[in-house]
Amino acid sequence: MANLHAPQIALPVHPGLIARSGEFAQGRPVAQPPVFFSAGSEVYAQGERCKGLYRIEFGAVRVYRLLSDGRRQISAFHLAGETFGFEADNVHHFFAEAICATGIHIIHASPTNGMSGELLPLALKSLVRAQEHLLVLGRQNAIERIAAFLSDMAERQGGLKQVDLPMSRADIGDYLGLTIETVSRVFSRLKQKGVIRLPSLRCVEIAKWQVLQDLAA
Amino acid sequence: MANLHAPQIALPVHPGLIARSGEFAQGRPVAQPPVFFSAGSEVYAQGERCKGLYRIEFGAVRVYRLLSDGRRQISAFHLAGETFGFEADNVHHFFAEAICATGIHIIHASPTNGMSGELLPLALKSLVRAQEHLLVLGRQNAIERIAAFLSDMAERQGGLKQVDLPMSRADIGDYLGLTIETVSRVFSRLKQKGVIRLPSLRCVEIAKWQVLQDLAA
DNA sequence: CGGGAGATTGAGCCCCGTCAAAAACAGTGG
DNA sequence: CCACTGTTTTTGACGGGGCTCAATCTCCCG
Repeated sequence: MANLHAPQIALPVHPGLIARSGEFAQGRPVAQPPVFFSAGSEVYAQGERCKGLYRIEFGAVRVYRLLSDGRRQISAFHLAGETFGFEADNVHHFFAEAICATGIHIIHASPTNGMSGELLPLALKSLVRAQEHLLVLGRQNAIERIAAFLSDMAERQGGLKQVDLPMSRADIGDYLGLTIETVSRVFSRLKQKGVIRLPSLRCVEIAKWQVLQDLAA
Repeated sequence: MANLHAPQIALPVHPGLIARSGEFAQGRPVAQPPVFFSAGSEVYAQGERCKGLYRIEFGAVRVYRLLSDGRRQISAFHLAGETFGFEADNVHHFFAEAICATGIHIIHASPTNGMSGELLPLALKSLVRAQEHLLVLGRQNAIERIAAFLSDMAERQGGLKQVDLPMSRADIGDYLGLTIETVSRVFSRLKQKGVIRLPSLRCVEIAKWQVLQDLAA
């Protein structure tokens, strides 16, 4: 029997695919019951055939790609309520992993169901997001990248001052094209300047909104 | 009367919107006649309302965004045969300019015409492209970026050894997140290593395919 | 209390950006 | 055809931001 109290770390092979009996399917009609993924478990892999789209009920997901020597680029984080998994030719070009304990609706899209009309706007939203992230990676320095990241995360969590970061510093680095050390140093500098506070490792409190916005340019 | 022999430079305000009487509308039925854009002229601007999609008949286009201090990030180049102009909320979030003399079909998409079925695959192709470019900007060094760029351009031009680059070094730099000087230096290094030859400024001949591929990683 | 992963901090170095000058190129007009 | 001019590209010298390597610190959990 599968261990429901699995350690919250990345596992080598497809873990965490423990379907539950629809207990998260509240609020809207969906084609499939939600699936639970433990922290670090794989949602899909590069090269895998697409099964449909993924809507996050709770938790968070990282979508990334690897270079042959192990360098990793996270192309997006996805939070509760967001939909991801768009691909061009029915084959995944990226990996997707749960960052923390995460519940996901797998939507088996097909020409026959009513989803197709809603697909394009969602895909376009992903496109604009990716294109805006290109600007960050191509033309902004370390402080600006972190500032942009924090602003974005805060906005996506409702604009509250308290932002929680489900991902590790390594994840943030691989998202922003920085090393873990640089991420840490910039956090320290922002803290020291009084722009942010760090109640805990995975929680940021934004003290000076305007300064952060200006930094994000 | 508009000057058809306008200088091939960037102009301050909306030039080049000289509609021709359908002389390029060969091969496929389109909703509108093609439009001619001179080098450097604006196809659309950030903040402008979307008029539809754009299919390039000949020439090339750069799509970019600016930071307040003038830093520029080109998110994509588009060549003949390609379709661009996807946006999330009917408003352009980017600028688009013709790189050289360019003919474009403006496709006024609407729910009523037959386009909507072909839209999603095209949008998804743009999405995958952008996401793969994130990996380049986030995790690859200067040589790898140039190698990836040249491989991509070569592939999109049919895999021939002779690749022509309609864009300037500055454009390449702003696409790859490098300075114009670094772009030039890397070109020189690749030439000196015998990986490429430069018959002219805007034309590259790839001498050692395998080496280039390996560099692009 | 002890062990281990993640995070922080420091020292040194290197790639690439900045500044500057020279060279190559493209137009223009004589 | 060539001289003249402005733009683009190349090349060089130098400095700095961020990466690398390494040590220390902080949380968690057992």
